[in-house]
Amino acid sequence: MRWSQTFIPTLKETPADAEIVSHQLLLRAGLVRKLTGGLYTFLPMGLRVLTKVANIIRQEMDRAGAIEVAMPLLQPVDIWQASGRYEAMRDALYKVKDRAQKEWALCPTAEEVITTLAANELSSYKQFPKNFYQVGTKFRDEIRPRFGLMRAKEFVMKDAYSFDTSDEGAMASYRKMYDAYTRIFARCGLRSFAVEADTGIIGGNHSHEFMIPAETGENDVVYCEACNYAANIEKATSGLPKTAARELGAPVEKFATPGVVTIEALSKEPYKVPANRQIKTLVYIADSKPVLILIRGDDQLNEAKFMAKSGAVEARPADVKNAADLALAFTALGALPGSLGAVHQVPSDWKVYADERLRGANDMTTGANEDGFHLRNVSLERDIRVTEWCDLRTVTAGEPCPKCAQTLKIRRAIEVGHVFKLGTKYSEKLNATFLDEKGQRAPVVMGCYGIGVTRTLQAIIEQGHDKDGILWPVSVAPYQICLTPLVVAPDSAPMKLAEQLYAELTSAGLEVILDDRDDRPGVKFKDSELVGFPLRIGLGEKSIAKGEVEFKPRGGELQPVKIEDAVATIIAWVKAEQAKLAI
RNA sequence: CGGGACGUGGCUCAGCCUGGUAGAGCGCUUGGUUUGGGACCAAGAUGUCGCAGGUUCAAAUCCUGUCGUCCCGACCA
Repeated sequence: MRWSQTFIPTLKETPADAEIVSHQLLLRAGLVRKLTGGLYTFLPMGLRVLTKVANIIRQEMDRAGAIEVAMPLLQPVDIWQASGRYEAMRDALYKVKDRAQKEWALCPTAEEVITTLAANELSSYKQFPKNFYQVGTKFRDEIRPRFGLMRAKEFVMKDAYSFDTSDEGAMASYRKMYDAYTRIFARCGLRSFAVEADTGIIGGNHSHEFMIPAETGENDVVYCEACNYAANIEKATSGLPKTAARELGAPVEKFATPGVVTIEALSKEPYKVPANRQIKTLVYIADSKPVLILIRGDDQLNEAKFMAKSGAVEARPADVKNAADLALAFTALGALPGSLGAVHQVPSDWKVYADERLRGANDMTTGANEDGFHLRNVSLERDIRVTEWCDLRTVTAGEPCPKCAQTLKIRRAIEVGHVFKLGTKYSEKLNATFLDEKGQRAPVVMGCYGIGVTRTLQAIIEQGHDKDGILWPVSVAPYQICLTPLVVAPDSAPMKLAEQLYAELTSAGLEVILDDRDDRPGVKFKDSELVGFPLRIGLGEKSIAKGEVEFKPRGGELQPVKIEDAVATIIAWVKAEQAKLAI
């Protein structure tokens, strides 16, 4: 390709509406342009990278035994209602109406569609296992699109769905995808790691996310360097001991705490109740019903854990400024936040979730459900009707690893892939069953596996850049080689040699862009570094006169190479770079 | 949805506080000089100052509303 014939609108200055470096470089290198918030046009260089990432994914999916299909982007809403996710997805699901006012959904993911296919087409155990995948556009009505392609309204995703006849089979399918993902990200030049993950609205009971470490990521990952334990903060646990039990027997005692409405205030003079001897009482509205959540005063609630444990589709803190909440929750309890507790006056139909760390604790202090009063000598077991004990707290850095007791750390990361073992959630609801060897009907056991292709592209930039621009791994670079003649007159020595090298390298199967623009060298060098071609070959009259070309790996040192050795040297370099990314 | 910031030429921004009819750099066009790290000189083109109201003799500037963008939070496979 000739630079002058394609379209690479580079920007010298950083666009004002791009905050993180990968987003800035996407725009500056001319890979994409924004149409509006969360919607981007892929320009030639961006599209080439996207296609390459997608093809690496295809190769590894195929290698793992998955088979490619293409499902409709427009989906009937009745299958979403059947799976129960029409409500669960809520506003994240784009809905459109046809001329008959019938409602349709724009594909955010395709469990319903593929399960419908399986229900219709897979009926005998002999047809299993199967793993269908597709690479295509997905739509989600994100509350807040951000960071360019990282969280967009429309994005490219690879989604795969496995169908097995047994739990063991499903685990094997899961493992194959897990291994394929590891290879995919390695081939994209990414340093990735897998973490235990919450399953959220997708459902299922076993899940890993593939993460790219990056300060700009939207996920907090808890990890242990000693034993390789790693989990999303939404899922992570730690080996902290339970709250120490003290002497039993003292009766609950009410005491006045005028104006004290925070854990911190109660921990100070004159009360001096340490936060770790307080019970934090939170009121949530979960699927329109109030519930109490109890955690220790020095802990933070992990809402994802609560959502998972309670099975609620929607949950939020009760809001004193909301009249309905006020009546439903706070009036019923008899107090406002700051004086809440679970000892007295909790309506008998309310669920009370308590964090495991409080189990067995006594000598605790909590709100009295009377404004301006607290209770001391509270025993969780004796004085509070806990309906469910569960892990609800958020892990913090420095706590002991749940597996090996060494110190846990926390870092930010970008989620690029997610694998789920789904079980029979969808197959049961959408009636995907099969007959086994004995003629018994059973629901298919499913898994689903996603990779954010556009997000992965941006993650590659986020992980691979320097002050001059992008550092593409050779496997995904828009072109592997940029030929840069410093004089472009057709009969000049640099241009003639460039044409010759272009022909030879292209016929050798390499991807080459020839910068034939009549621009000053500085402009061409800067642009090639900004766009990030892995290897630049500089062709100037001076070096050609010495029988040399300039060999400049992106991010490396320039070295002269004899003209007669140039093609072989370049091919060898590209092969070596490819070998580094092979798995 | 809550909090914050910002909307001025294709891009980055100044001008707004203190109202007087719009600027710079980059980019673009033409001509010339240049030619190894985002050149220089000259001449040009490009703006209903996001939109709608209001105040005023007069609004980019002040007020109200609205739309959009970005950031934080909430939310989010």
